[in-house]
Amino acid sequence: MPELPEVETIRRGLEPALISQKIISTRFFVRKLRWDIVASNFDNYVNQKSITSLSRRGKYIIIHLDNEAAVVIHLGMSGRLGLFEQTAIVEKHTHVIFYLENGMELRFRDPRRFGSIEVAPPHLISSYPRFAHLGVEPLSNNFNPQYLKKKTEKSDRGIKLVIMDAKIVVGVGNIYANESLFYSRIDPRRRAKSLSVKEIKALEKSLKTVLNTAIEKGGTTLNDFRNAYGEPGFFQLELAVYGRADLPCPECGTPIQKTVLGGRSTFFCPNCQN
DNA sequence: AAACGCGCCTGCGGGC
DNA sequence: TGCCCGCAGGCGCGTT
Repeated sequence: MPELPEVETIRRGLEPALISQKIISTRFFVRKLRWDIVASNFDNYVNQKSITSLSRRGKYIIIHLDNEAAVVIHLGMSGRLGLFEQTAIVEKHTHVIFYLENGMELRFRDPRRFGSIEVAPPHLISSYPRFAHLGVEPLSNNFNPQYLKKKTEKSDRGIKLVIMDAKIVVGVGNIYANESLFYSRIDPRRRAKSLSVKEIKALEKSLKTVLNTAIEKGGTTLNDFRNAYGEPGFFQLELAVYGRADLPCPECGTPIQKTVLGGRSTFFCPNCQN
């Protein structure tokens, strides 16, 4: 379940190893993940090109090439992107392999196949259609109390659904939505427009803190998250409420309550959050 | 227009 | 033992 911190962890891990590497060829084991894989795009714009940098937009990883084209990858629920030696066993559900000039292989594996892999042709990444509707980056200055106030003040939706809405702010999945609402002491069931200015400021701040801390810890490994080198993250050790139904609140000891919002498990302290 | 609900997909854990 | 069921959930899209 890679959210922004996990995607950023993978990006940071891969970038130093991939910069200036040439992609010799690309092999596909499936024709479609979330969306169709257009093999001709890889022939035309990816193979025989060198990697210049890796960036991230929301939960997408972008591999930039020296012809100004880019490979856009989403890890979905269970996607992994990693570097392997040629001799390493190709694990089940490996869908794409990039063969690099130095003999290493960049492999994309995704059991649940919610992920995607597409090519933005040269110079088109700035107008990439899948990014068109995306909201602001939560760790940027564009995500600030004024912005969040504007997006919440007229909304009847629950606040948790609002901060998980990629059209408003990207990268926030279920784990970090739960955690940031805990630290800002806001009940996730509250209607967005009921938040005070003080609460909006607290939420903006706690979301940034939670995401930054999770990046520092190398992400959250619940079941299967691994970085580019197969190593787990450690932020799960610091989760205050997520997955902790009936366990004591780290602040006050009250049992953490579980409910469902928008079809997703929601955890909160009924004493601290109101 | 905003809000909500569904389907996609596989692995895993619990219950019997 | 082995099977079935429910859950995990980001995203686009259809419906209300």
